[in-house]
Amino acid sequence: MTMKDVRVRFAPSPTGALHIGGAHTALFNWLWARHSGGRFILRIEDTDLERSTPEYERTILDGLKWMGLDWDEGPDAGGDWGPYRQSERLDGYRRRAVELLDRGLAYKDGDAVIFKVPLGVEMTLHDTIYGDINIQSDRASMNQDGSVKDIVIIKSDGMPTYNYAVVVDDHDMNITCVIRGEDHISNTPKQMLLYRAFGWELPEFAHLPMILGADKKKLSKRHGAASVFEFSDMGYLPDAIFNFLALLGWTAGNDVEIFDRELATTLFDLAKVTKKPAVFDMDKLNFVNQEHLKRLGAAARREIIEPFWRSLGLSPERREKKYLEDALSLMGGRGRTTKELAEFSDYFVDFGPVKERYDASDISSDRRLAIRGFLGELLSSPEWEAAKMEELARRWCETNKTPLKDIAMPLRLALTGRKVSPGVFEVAALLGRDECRARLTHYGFVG
RNA sequence: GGUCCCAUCGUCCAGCGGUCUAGGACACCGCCCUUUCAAGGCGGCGACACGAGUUCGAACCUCGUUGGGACCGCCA
Repeated sequence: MTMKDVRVRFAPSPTGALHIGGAHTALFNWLWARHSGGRFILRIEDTDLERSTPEYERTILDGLKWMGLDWDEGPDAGGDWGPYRQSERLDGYRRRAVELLDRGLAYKDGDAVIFKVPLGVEMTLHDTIYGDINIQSDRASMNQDGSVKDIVIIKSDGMPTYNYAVVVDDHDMNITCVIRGEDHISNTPKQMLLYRAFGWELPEFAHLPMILGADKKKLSKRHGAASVFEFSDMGYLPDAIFNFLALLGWTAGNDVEIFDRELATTLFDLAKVTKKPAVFDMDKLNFVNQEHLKRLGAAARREIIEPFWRSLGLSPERREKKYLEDALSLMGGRGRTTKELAEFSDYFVDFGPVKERYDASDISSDRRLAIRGFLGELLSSPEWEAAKMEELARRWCETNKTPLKDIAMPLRLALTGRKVSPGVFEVAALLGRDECRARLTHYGFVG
């Protein structure tokens, strides 16, 4: 016997950019498809003529690609169960509506078609994540006062409603497993009634826990960054967003928290997804991002940081690639985001930002004199190498009864304009003798 | 208001009746390294919401209470 091939789908409506909640849903669908060797289908639910736009569809597709989520069937990819835009599947919805009308299960109200909710039907939603949920058809669709409300399936404008279109499409597209946000649990009974009316087999349902803002309310634009591209702009890596989002409602187990797509794919299990809504925690995201940043190879790191240097007004292309890569390696694990890493390392790219933030006015003339003595020696030292420079510095400090700190800090400030940096001598070594001389001369520390 | 869902450190997860004086991670705090920390090392603080059952035994099962959330559109 062969298991039915898994077919899952992500069905966004193109009424806005892909944001965190949607990205989370898409991610879990993708993980399940890839884990089980099934297919990941992208369907565009553009039945809201007012709000849907091709531009939004584009940004959603781009957002998914940015996250590294590829789909096997979709509006641009094609597939055997197309078309993949609901606006292009209107015939199916209408034909089915007529069928319901003919069978007396629905009635017309003007141009709209309304499905008559049957009374007294006991149903059980077998949810892979939430378990069994029992509902009575009388409560599947209600007015505010609790009275039964029939379900509109075709709107007056001829377009299908959400609850109707999903059912028809999930059936027609042979979707085997519906994975979506928990906010859809209350819609499911209505949909089950429709499946029942058509005599169709139910797909597997798996509702994902909501993602909440720090205030524990459903995440929305008012919580700050909404679109995945905003996270990209802030300096978050797609791999980190992927990793972090996967951690919301699921664990890889064995204390594994940092992983790539491949590991997540092999370890993923729908049945192990949590029920509890998860708060989107920026601190944790920062940590995950930093870990991914650390794991990047030198060249990849440079390529990712370069645009951020440019947006700081710097010109990394004027530097050797090798030099920039060495600089970033020197930075070690510093910086939680690519943006921070770029800012923290700006002095390697250009002297400009250093001059902007440091003017050496904190150095008294006495100190300056002492510093000049040391730096003169340093600049003329035969070997321009970190360890040798440090050795020289230590010896000089010993003979001059000066704490190393008193010369290391001014040097750091003059070279980087910052109080924090990798080891100064390593920084100096990488910057090069000429560059160091130029910077120190600017501050009147030598010459 | 109605329907449904959820409930372990501040946050994300582990825990599936005994191995729990509840484990990890983030954050926070402290210490160490050191020329600096935004890097690295070490440690600390910190939770089973409450109340009844069931059971020899409950974080784990049941019920209730409380708290939180989602949904109640010819939006999706």
